[in-house]
Amino acid sequence: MIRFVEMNSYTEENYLKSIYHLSLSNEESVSTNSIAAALNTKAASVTDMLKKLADKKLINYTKYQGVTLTEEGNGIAINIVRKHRLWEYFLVEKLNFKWDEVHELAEELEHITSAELVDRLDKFLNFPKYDPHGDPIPDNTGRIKKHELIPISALKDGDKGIIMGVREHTPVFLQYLEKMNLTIGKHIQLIEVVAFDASVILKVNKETVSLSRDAAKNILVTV
Amino acid sequence: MIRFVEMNSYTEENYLKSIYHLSLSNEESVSTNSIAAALNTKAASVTDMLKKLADKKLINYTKYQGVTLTEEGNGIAINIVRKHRLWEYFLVEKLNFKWDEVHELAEELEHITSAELVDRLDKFLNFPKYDPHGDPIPDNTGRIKKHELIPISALKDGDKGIIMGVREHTPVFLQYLEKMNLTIGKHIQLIEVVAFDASVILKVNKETVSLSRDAAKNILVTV
DNA sequence: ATAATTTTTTAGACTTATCTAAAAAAATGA
DNA sequence: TCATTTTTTTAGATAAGTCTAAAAAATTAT
Repeated sequence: MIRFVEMNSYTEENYLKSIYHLSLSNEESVSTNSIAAALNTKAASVTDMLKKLADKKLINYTKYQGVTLTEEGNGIAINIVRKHRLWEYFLVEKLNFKWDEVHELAEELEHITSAELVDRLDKFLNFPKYDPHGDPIPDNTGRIKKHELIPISALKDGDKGIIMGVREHTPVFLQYLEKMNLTIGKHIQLIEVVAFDASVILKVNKETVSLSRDAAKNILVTV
Repeated sequence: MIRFVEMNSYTEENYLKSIYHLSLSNEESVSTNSIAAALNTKAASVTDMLKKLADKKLINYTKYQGVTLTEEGNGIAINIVRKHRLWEYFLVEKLNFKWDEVHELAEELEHITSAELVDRLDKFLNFPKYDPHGDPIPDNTGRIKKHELIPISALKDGDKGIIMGVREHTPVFLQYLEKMNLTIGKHIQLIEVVAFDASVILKVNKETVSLSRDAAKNILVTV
């Protein structure tokens, strides 16, 4: 008896990916509404899809209780994340796109199915560990090398750090960081947290810059 | 007033591509049945889609008369062909796939939308003129450099040629050619057309090989 | 603890692309 | 030419994914 590899649609993959990302920041189970917001769709549509994914045993779902990924669902989601980040790396390193231009493109490329293609791309790129935004790239067994990163907003006066990632991937934010010279690998030192509005003043390359609390929360460093 | 770029679905793109390829070998307008055969679908489905594409002015369609591409439809089709062939080139030259492995993969990649990505890929690959099967790659204005190729079956005894392309892209055929050493760039000389079955005997690298008429028809050479 | 609010689900409808079966038109052939 | 065959189109159904509106459950607040 021949067994076919279960194929998941483009849409199903996007749901799994969203649930995966929401799980990371939530710890708890993921709500219908949060998925709807992430995918820019309606809660009713989400409910329909959750039933479908539960039937396929890709999520654990009980009505009104939110969802978690099953092991299989998690594996599929991580594979999509792997493809997304590898393609982003390719686009920046080989095709010279800027880091704020690649997210949208990778949203399409991540759905290309062939596992062989992904593994060869990985090899061609020399098995990169992090994507252009500092996010870790899962290896072909799904393992993720994660390092301890903290937001600049958690630093104390005088603390030093190296920028290793961002929490916010919108082009407008990334372009702003680029302009401020706050890109991956840059060494920074926190000079002062302003008491008035909790904005931060820091040094990058001998220059002093000021950042809102909100911006500081979205830049991740190693200390 | 803002005008959006007309987006065509994955399916619509495949229809346009099929009509394009069928037009090349047919000269005439393309029949509903031939499209159904090419896309492995039913004539009734094709009729539905033809109406839709005609509404969008991508094809010229009158009931029972077959179809031709409009200028716009042709442009879209050529762009898909461009993407397909560039990705094939990438897969073979950069990711070390074999020429019989890339067609299926490119069928997916050809639908990635970004024009910027395609142009950068083109540049990264150094503006290749032909794909791994010898098919010409349209440039970003849609221009195709075509050379005069003739099938080996049209050669006369003693004629020499260089293999520049194939008419048949199935893995089984390409693997056969690989095994016979009949790959792109190889110099061949036709020794004899066998009277009995019109099979051909030819020389490749000092070796003598025999090919069926059918195989000979599907290998293209410059003389 | 119960009323008000928010979240989630259900019910029913719409769109896209597909199908089968039957009807209509075109092509073929005696 | 007129009957037969082939091709194409129409009609009506189905599946996937979405939507709105309304109902049900859960949460929050008094």
